[in-house]
Amino acid sequence: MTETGTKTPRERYRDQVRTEVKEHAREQIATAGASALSLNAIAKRMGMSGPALYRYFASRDDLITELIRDAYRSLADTFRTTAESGTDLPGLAHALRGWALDDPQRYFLIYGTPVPGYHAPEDITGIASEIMTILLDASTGLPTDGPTTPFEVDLGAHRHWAGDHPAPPAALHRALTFWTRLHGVLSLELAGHFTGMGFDPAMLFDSELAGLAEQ
Amino acid sequence: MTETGTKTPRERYRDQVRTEVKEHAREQIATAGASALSLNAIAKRMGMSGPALYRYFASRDDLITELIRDAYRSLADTFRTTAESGTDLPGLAHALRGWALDDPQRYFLIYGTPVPGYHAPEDITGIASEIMTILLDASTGLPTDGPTTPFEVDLGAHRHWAGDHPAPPAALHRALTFWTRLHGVLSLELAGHFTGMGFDPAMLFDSELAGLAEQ
DNA sequence: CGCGTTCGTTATAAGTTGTAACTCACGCTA
DNA sequence: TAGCGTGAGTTACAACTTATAACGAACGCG
Repeated sequence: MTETGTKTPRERYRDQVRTEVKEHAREQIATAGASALSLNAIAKRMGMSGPALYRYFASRDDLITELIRDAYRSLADTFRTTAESGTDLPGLAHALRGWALDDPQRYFLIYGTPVPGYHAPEDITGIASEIMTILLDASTGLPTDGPTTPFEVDLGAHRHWAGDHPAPPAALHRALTFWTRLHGVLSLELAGHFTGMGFDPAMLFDSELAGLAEQ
Repeated sequence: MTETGTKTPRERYRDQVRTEVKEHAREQIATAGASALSLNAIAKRMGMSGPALYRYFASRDDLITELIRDAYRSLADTFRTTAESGTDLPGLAHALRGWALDDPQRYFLIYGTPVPGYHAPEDITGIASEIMTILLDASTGLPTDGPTTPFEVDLGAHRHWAGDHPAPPAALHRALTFWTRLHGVLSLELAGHFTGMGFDPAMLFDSELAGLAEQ
């Protein structure tokens, strides 16, 4: 952060415009979904012509990729600060839910419907593994009950996806189920599949979290 | 199938073209995602001009809604036939996974990223509750262990979402977690979030299924 | 102060969805 | 069987979209 002074006025202006474009893009995505994102509409709202935005983003997909990167970055940051403040696995879970509810479409930018051909850039997968590492750190050290399953043996053998994290196989398994179960409740809630069902999604979330703790 | 004779030739032709359009649409969606679906491209592949398709579908969204309806119908059918053949909850789970893997984009048509403004037509929510009823039927009658949680009391009180299904509160809870947990694993697998992780998604799925049984 | 980089513009190409108006042919009915 | 109406497919068009190209102007660095 000490190098901000080295930026030229043009660079600062450029960054400012880029963030403003992304703000409008986020607003537009929250309103009508990512597929309805229009560079032209953003340009008009910013008071300039359509093609001008191509000075700042190579293409529409490039802008969306940037938003996906920001989403990952944002999730990794909230995870990291939450973990650094000494909170445990349930704390991480509630941080996740709060983050997701804060901007559902941002959540779906990461965990939503994949575009068949699309492959995320290398640095994005790096952030994803950063998130996984934080989750693994929090999963380690808890008491493990029950015998080690064949699946956990398999997990212990192939842990390169965890950055070769030195967690016991049960912890790897716990982190994985933490991820899948909370995503299961959360994504259905955010997608509106529980609307009109009368029960409180937060209670179902906490119920799953409780089941996660005693396993 | 015995009532096909009551249709006029024009109706039969119309139905044939409609299904052919939907086949091309499904193929296009599987290749490049739902957002890349183009009526023009479909028309050209079928050897006719773009606007001709508007005789068969009122709009692009109308076609997509039709595909969503078909997806729900297809899932309800496989669920129903699976349940009718006497299979239990695990059988239902494997039927679900097989159905999802058979056409991932069809799964995401139902459970993928929601479009903010969109509301599914009434009949589609009807099919959704049909699916839920089958799941509730299969969830009823299993032994319930552990005390009834406050959440389950709440579920028992607001069961109109289940079509007032006469299942014990624990069964309502079981059906809900069946849904959320399997969706959690399945959606992450289908979205490719497990690729390159080295473990077998089927084992994680079965592990979750096992945890579901002993709860 | 000048010069080069960068920004924003308009023009244009090639797409898209969707409407309007016009043929034409199919098939029901008289 | 003859005719007529309905529905299918066409082209033309409007209003969008993404994206490129070429031009002018302004900004800021040396």
